Amino acid sequence: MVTEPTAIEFTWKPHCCADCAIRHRAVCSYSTPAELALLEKAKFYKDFEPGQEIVSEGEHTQVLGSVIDGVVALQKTLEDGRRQMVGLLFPSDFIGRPLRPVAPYDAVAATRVRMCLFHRREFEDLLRGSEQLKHRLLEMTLDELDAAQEWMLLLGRKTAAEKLASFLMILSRRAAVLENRPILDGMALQIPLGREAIAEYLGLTIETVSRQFSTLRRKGLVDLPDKRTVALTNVAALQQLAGEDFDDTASDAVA
Amino acid sequence: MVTEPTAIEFTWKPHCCADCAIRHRAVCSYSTPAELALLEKAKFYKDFEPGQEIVSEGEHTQVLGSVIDGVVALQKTLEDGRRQMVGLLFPSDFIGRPLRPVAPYDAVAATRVRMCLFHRREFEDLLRGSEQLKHRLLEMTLDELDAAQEWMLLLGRKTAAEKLASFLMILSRRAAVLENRPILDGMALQIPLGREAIAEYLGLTIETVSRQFSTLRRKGLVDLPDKRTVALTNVAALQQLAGEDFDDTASDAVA
DNA sequence: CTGGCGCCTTGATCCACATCAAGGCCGCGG
DNA sequence: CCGCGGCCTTGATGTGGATCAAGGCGCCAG
Repeated sequence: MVTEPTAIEFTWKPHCCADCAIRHRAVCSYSTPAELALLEKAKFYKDFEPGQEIVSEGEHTQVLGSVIDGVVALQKTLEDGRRQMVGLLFPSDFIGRPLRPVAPYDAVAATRVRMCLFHRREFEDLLRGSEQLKHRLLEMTLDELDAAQEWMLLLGRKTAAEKLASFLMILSRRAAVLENRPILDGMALQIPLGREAIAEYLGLTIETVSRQFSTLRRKGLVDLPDKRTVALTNVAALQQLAGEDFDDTASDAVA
Repeated sequence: MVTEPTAIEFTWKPHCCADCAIRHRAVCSYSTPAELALLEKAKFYKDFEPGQEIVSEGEHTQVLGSVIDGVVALQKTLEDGRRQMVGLLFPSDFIGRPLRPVAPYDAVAATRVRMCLFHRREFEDLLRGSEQLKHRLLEMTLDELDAAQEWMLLLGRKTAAEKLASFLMILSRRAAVLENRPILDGMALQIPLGREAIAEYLGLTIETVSRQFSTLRRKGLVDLPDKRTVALTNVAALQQLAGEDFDDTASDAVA
C-alpha cells in the first residue's frame, strides 16, 4: 500500500452549478436558471480538514453556505468545557443563518469537508429578491427544527441503549436518502464520527458509548468490523430499541 | 371573595387585526394593510381550556395559527409514556407547520388559551403569494431553532440545579420581552406550568424539580410565595448557576 | 524493532437523579 | 364540619451512567 498524502481527495470538482451533486437538494434547488447564474457568480468553494473550525461560537460570521461533501458538527460548549452537539450536517445541508450575524455554536468539520460558500451580504441580497431561495430555506429550517425536537426527546428521555440505537437509525436513514437505497439488514454503515463526537451527540460520556456498542454487538444487533463501521444485523430490533414505530425498513422510502 | 366562574376571562376581544395585541410581533407583523385585510377575512378565534389538546401527535391538522393569549406546550411521547416537552409557546408564537400536514407533537394548552386560527389550505395560499408572511415565518422558525438548540444543551449536559436556574432565566427573559421591562432582583415571575410540566420541560422527574426549588429557596436565590410564583431574589447568582454569561440583568435589553 | 501517542475498551467505584413511599396543603362537595 | 382528590414536598432507597483507572490496539517516527 502506497501512502497517499491526499488520499481522501475529492473526486468531484464542479465549476458550474448545473453539474453540482447537491443541485437538487440544496438551498438552490428551486432556483431558476437565471437565479442560478447569480449564485454561480457569487459562490466560492473552500475545503476544511477534519477538526477544523468552519465558524466559531460568538464569531461575527462573514460567510454562509452549503455542505457539498463531508460532515459538519454544530456544537455548543459550557464554560467548564461540557459540550453538546446540536446539529450534524451532511451534503446539501446549509450552514449559517441569514439575518443573524453572530453564530450561536461552533461548526467543526468532522471529516474532510467541501463547502460552497457565499459572503453574507451578497447572500442576503440574493435572498431578499428571491421567492425560491426563501421558500427552500424555510423548508430546510423546518426540517432542521423537526430534527432538533426529535433530538430533544432523545436527550431528555431516552436511556443510553435507546440513544445509541436511535443514533444508528438516524444515520441509516440519512445514508439511505443520500445514496438513494433502502435500509436493509446487513447494510454497512460508515460512521463519520469518533466515539467522543458520538458521545457529544447523545449527551453521554465516551465510556458509556463504547459500552453500549459492545452491548449491541453482544445482543447480535450489530457487527463492528472496525471502529468507524457498523453493520446492522437486525434493523427491526434496532428500530424497536430506538423507540420508533416507523416501518420503512425494507421499503424504498426515499424522499 | 366571590367565586367567579369565568374569573380568568379574556379581557380583550379584537375583531379587527389592527387592534390586535400581537399585531407587531406575530407572523403577520410585516404584512401590509392590504394583506392584513385578507388575513382578517380568513382568521377565526378559538379558546382552549387548560389541559385541552390543540393538536395531537400524528393528527392530520387542518388548522394553524398564532397564540394570542395564554401558553401552549408542545410535547412528544414515547410508547411507554415517557414525555418530553419540545416547545413552549407564548402570545405571538405560531403553531403548526405550513407544508407539513402531520403534526410531530401534541400541542396542549397550559393555561387558558386564545388562538387566532386559519384553515391550513387558506393560509398556505396566502403564504405562497406573500413575501412578508414568508419572511416573518422564516425569522420565527430560525428563532425557534435557536431556542431548540439551547434547550438541547440544557437537556444533554446541564445538572438538575442548572436546568431549573436556566428555566427560570428563560421565563424571565420571555416575560421581560412581552411586558417590555427589564429583569430585576425581586421581580415576581408567574410560572404558567405545574411541577409536572416543568419536569417535562427539563427532562427530570417531578420530585427532582420540587427538591431543586427547595434548594434554590434555601440558598436564597428565590422566594416561593406560592407554587405558581417565583420571586427572583438574586438574579445574578441565578444567571451564573444557569451557565449563561449574558448580562442584561439590569439593562433595558428588550428586543 | 521500539517507544509514544491517539483512540477505544473494559473494570471498579461513585453519585446524581430516579423510584418508591409517606404525608401536607388546599379547595371543593356533601 | 368532614372526607376526598389534586398537587406538591420530603425522606429512604435504588440504579444508570459518570468518573476513575488500567490496559489494548494500530499507527507513526526514530
